Amino acid sequence: MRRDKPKYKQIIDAAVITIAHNGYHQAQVSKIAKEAGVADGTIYLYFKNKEDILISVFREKMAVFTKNLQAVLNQETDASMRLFKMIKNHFRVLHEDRHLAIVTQLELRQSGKKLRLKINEVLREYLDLLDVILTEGIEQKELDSTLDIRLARQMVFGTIDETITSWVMNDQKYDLIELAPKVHKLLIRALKA
Amino acid sequence: MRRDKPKYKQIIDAAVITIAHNGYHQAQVSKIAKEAGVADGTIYLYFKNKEDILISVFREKMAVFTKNLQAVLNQETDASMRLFKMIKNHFRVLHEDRHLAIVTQLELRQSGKKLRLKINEVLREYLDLLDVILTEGIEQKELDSTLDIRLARQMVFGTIDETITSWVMNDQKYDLIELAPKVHKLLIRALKA
Amino acid sequence: MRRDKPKYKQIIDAAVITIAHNGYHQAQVSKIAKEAGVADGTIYLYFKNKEDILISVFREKMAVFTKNLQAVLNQETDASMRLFKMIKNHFRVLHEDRHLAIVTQLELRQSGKKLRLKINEVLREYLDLLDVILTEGIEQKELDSTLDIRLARQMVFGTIDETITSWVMNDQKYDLIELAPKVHKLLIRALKA
Amino acid sequence: MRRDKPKYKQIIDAAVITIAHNGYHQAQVSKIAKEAGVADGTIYLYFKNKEDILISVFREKMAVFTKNLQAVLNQETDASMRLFKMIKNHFRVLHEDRHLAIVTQLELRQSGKKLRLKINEVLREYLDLLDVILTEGIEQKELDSTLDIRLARQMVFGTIDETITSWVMNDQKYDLIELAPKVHKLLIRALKA
DNA sequence: TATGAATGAGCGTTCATTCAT
DNA sequence: CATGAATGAACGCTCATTCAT
Repeated sequence: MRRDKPKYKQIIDAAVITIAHNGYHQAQVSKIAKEAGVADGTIYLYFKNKEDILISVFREKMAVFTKNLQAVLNQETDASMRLFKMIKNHFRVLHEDRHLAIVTQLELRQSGKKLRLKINEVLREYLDLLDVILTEGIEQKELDSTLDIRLARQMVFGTIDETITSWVMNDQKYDLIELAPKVHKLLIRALKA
Repeated sequence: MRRDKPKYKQIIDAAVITIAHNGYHQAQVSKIAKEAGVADGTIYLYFKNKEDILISVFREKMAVFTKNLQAVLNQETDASMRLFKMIKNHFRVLHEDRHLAIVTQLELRQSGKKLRLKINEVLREYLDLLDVILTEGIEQKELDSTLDIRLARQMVFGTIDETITSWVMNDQKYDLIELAPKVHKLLIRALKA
Repeated sequence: MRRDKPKYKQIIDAAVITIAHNGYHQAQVSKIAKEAGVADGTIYLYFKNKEDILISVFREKMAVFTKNLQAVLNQETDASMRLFKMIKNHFRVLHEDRHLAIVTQLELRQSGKKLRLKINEVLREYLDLLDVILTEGIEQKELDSTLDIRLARQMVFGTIDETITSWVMNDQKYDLIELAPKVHKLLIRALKA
Repeated sequence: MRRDKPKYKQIIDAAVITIAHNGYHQAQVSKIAKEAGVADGTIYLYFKNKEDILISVFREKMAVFTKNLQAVLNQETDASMRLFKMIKNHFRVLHEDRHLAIVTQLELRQSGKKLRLKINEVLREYLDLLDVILTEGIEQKELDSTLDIRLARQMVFGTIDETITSWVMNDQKYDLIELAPKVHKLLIRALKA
């Protein structure tokens, strides 16, 4: 509802900050509203309910990952390079928005099953692009033709996700982006033909 | 507090069943008590609070993984075989206790940050054994000497975890144990010297 | 405030329809505005507040009853006939406007005490005419001279009201107007000299 | 749920007092709890929800009317006397509990349609006894054989109800019980053979 | 006159924990 | 050891009303 108006993004950003600072279960609608500088009721002019705020946070932010990755696919044809840029992009976006990193890696996972299923739907689009990298990599004989696509996808995403979560849990005290080449090297060894 | 008495385990098992059936947020203390066949107040003779039940569930069950993995380390010296048996053990235990799989992969992750940090402490012991596999594998020139142990550990654990979570989210409809050799092959390609 | 302008009646009618369709507690100002084809704010150019809309609905519609009854008093002098025409008029108006019947008999009664007192003030005018019928009937020795006017009025109005409410609660599935002679007969037996 | 425990009646009585003092819409659960001298949560050990409190108030209190009327039917066989005692009983109970009178005649009628339908179910039992008075009165040739039972019932109940409501609206400043003989005389004239 | 986006006060209900028995 | 009745803090959402345009 009215996703183009400035207040929509204002509230989304306020939600990220509020959740990062207070934790998922302590991010009351009234706190988000105050952070956004609007009245409680105004939230409901832009979002159906609290769950809708959270899924929207994820959708809006995930769109950045997906858009970037799509651009990578358009520019690069080499599977190894595509994978490298995917990892780097993923790391960079979260490295640059530490609040968002906390929210996606720790807080949003505390949501109920219903919200989690919706989050997975949003994630699907991103993972589909990863599948494209893998499938085309195999076609081009760059990646191992005996790969099980689903397993390979789970390894790539699981590794990236676990790496970032560890980084967040260690209070983001080391440089995440620097890890990209090593993570890439590790994964590509498992995948290459 | 009295962890040896039969009611302690009774309540732990009741918690797993209750959470698996009702979900984390619908697993009230009173439901767990009823499932365990005790009064609500009795719970508090054996556990400090609700969080203590959940962390105990994780600790008790994780002990099985760790104990099995320790046995593997005692029997095998070959890093590849150790890794294979670790994966297989992990898959098998959760394949055989579908309730537990739901609880560890989906429900327990909805807990607050505080509980999650405690869960990570428990997990540490298991991951330390994984580090032993990797370190000794490198010493024996079986694994790549340039490996970053932490990253390698995150890849192995992240891949296993993601694989199991996908399986649970797909309603456990395919055979998880059968995936072990493929997951192992994928990981060992990334790790081997 | 500007009761002659067309929008005033537009809003009144919209209120009746909205309340009849959605019930008193679901008849929000915004719904009434939409039904009337005006903006929410416009309502407040014609009515002081929501309560004012509702009391106006009652006043406007009650005026029809009172006007009709006044006409009856002018035409008829016979108490029994006056009473008969009063009952018939009351039944007929509500029989012909089923929305209005629902609103006056069921929905408007859910309003707070304050509004109910105001409604009673409006009703007074109608009941005063009923008192005229009774008083003049007694003077003309047509009605029982020992009648307690207030009680007699309460019986007449209570019976009419209860009859209509029952009809509405039974989904208006029988013919209300047909009941008029029987109701009249019953009442006149109690009142006649 | 546990309707026999003393707290059940405590809460019922507290609800009557709270509603009478504050009005239906200002009778919050927390106020009722405070009046009853229990914690808010305790209410929900005895009632499913707020609506359940209100319908229980009506059910418990209506039971008194019905029980008394049943006793009258057992003792008297004369229709006129039965009717007189019914009116007197009805008047007396509400005259002696002014809070209850306010609640039943004014406040409880503000409830939503759903609650009103449930209240009507409870009322049905009482009205069925009234039907017995009328039917047996006709069989015994004491009442007019051409009576339409439904209309007669509506007249009797409508008159009683309207009389009491007027009395409550006039701040209960005259003696209600004294009106019983006159109301009875009026009604019996309409009904007698 | 007319609009409609923004406001913000208000409340029923749940559930982890306690403690008298 | 065991019970379970009682507690009470905490929060998402609605909607009548306003006011800048």
